[in-house]
Formats: sequence, structure tokens, C-alpha cells
Amino acid sequence: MTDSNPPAAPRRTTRADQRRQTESRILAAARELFADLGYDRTTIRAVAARAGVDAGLVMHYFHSKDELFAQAAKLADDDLPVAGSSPAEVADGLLASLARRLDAEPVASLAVLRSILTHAEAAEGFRAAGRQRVDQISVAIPASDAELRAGLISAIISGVVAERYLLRTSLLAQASPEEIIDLLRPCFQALVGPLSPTES
Amino acid sequence: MTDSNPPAAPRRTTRADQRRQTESRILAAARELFADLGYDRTTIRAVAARAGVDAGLVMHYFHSKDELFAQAAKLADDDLPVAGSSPAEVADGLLASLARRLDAEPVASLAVLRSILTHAEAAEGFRAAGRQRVDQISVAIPASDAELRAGLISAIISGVVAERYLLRTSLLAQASPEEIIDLLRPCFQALVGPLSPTES
DNA sequence: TGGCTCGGTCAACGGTCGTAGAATCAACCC
DNA sequence: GGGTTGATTCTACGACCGTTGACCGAGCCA
Repeated sequence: MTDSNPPAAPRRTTRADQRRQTESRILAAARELFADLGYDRTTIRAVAARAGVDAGLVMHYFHSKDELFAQAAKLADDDLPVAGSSPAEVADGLLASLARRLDAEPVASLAVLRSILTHAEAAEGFRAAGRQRVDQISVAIPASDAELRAGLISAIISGVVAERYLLRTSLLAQASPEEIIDLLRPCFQALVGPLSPTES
Repeated sequence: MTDSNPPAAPRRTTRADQRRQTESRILAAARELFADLGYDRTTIRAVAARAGVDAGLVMHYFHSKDELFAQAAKLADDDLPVAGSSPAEVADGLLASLARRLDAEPVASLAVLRSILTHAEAAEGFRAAGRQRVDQISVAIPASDAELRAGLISAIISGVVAERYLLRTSLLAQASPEEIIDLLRPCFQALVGPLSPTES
């Protein structure tokens, strides 16, 4: 009965560990709810309930709903590899990046995507990421209207991702990433390449 | 001084007229606010204030916020003329319809577009319109994956319109409809036409 | 072992929202 | 001209939200 190793295995969940664990549980719950409901309809009480804690604790760790959203929706920059080369390569890089997102879009970016249209902060974060993407793309496009073309590509990507994950109206939600990419390839090539008007 | 036509010109604003006028002022205010802020952030009090009336009156005419939104966001069906002919004609019809929307998108449809991601009813209305559009398009596409192609076209249209009117991040907001349409033409033709894989 | 720290809970405040119903007042009909 | 209707306002209720501060109890250090 009397086990003889008091502090050997039971080294469990120190206080700092507990804190980190709870914090990440709150963040996960927040991400899911923000992604499902958007900023406004997600309440701190609901986040706390899903994480199994009290609402006051959420306020204690993150200091406001805005800060909670900022933490939950923080996303790693999509390092799309547009190492400027031939337009065809640029298009392929963009398509590969899109394919990755179509395969498994991170919940955090779905949270900002869901909140873009109604929450100013989410819109600003999206704009920053979008501007960066547009800049990266447009320097790789040899055309005078490169920036407009890049903006169109960005809009297409957002539209497709939003439709697939958020609206889920059409078959876009069930199709495989490869099918979608294959259909989109000529689009991206036309937008990237300067071969659109006449090939002269 | 004494004008001599008591009931001639002063035939002004009968009660029914007044009502119609006030009602449409409320609807206009609601449309603007729903389009700017989305469903959740738009309050009945704000709509009433913008229309210059009391909030109770808004409730008296429209009986709930949901019904007000439904009335304000009711939009005429976009009669896109996809009189099924050659794929090129189909693409041109879609582009012409998009050009019209890029020229002047009605505020009502911006209201539902803004609220799509956070309001279930708006999403349902959008889905209905989208499904109809997808059906109309897909019957005109001679391909086995016609429905997926139509879904992609629909997603692209939504993405471009949302970026132009709601996000306004890129140059898409300032470009002329013709520029955009010209750049999108090869995209739509590739998606509509069965000439994508190999022309054999 | 005792005191301190800190993860966590509880109850409440102030504000805003959708909504309901009584009250007001001018236009309308007989 | 008096009664009625209906447009419009006023007041208030109840619910919910973000946020706060007091409080509790278990781990931690000396």
C-alpha cells in the first residue's frame, strides 16, 4: 500500500503548467467560437464555458475581449514562395499556397475571416496580410497593372476560401483541393502572365 | 396678402403619404447601416435616429429587427442572361452581369453581403440566390464538373464584389469595371469552356 | 509550519439592446 | 364639431454583455 517514491512520478501539473494549459484551452475555445460565430456573437462567457472556466478568469488572463481576439486570431504569416521567376512559376507558387489552405485552413485564420466584415480590428489584420501578399505578388508580375492583377488574385483566393469553409453553399466545400487547383490554374496563369491580350 | 386658394395647392402629404414616406426613410437608413455595420452592430435605435424618428416607430412598422432586415435587404433577382449558347457567350453574359454590379452595387445587396458571415438569415438568403445562380450557370456549361465550375465562378464574383465594396484594400476599389472585366475574361472563359485540359 | 502567491470562482455594476405598451397629438370622417 | 383612427413619442422592462473587485483555496518558499 505504502508506495515508496513520494516525489518521483507524481511530479504533475505544477502551477505554471496548469496556467499554460488552461490558457491554451481558453485560446482554443475562443478560436473555435470566433471562427463559428464571428466577433460580435462570441461572448466571453461562452468562451469560458467551453473552456470549463469562469468568465472572470478569461478577463484575468487576457485583459479585454479585443485582446483575446487578437491572441486567438494571431496567425503565422503565409510564406508563399513567390521567388520571382517566370510567370508560370509564380502562378504555380500561388496555386500551391492555395492548395495548402484548401487542404486545412487553420482555425485562427477562419476566425479573422469570419469577423472581417463586421469587426474593424479583424479587417485591419486582414488588410495588413493582404497588402503584404499583394506586394509580394505584384513585384513578380511583369505588367503595368500588376497591382490590380494581384488584388484580383487576392480577392479570388479569399472568395474561394470563404465559400469553402464559411458559406459551404456549393460543391466547393466537398471538392478535393486538386480539382479546385486544376480549374483555377488557367485563371491564375492568365492573371499573372502578360500573355492575355494578344500574344504578339 | 390673403391668398385665395385654400384647398388647391396645400393638398400636401396626406396621412398615407406621410406613412409611406417615413417608412421608406426608415428602410433607406436601415439599408445604409446594415451595409456599413452588418446585422449585429446595427441597432434599431441607430436606424431610427438616422431616419429622424423614434425607435418605437420602427418596431411598430416592421415588427422585429429580423423583419426589418428582411425588408431592407430584399433584392431584385439578378436576371443574368445565360441564354445557353456557346461557352464564350455564357462567359460574356456573366461578365456583363458582373460589370453591372461593379458599376453600382445596390446598397441592399451590400447589406446582405456584409451580414453573410455572421447572420444566419442573411446567409440563407445569399445561399438561395447563389444556388439559383449556380444552377443557371451550370446548365450552360458542357462539362461533367459543371457544378463545381459554377461554384468557383460564384465564389470569384462574391470575392471581387466584397473586396471592391466592403474591404477596399486593393486597387480593386478604384479600378474601372472595364479593367476588371478585361482581366477576368480569360478566367471566366477557362472556367466555362471545356477547352481547359487539352483541346483534342 | 506559517505566510505569501496565484489560479480560479462568485456576485455585482453599468450599459445597451430588442421589445412592449401607455400616452400624445394631428389628420380624417360623419 | 366631436369621435375615431393612426402616426409618432415616451417610458420602462427584462435580458445579456463586458468588465470589476472581493473572495477562496491550494501550491510554493523560507
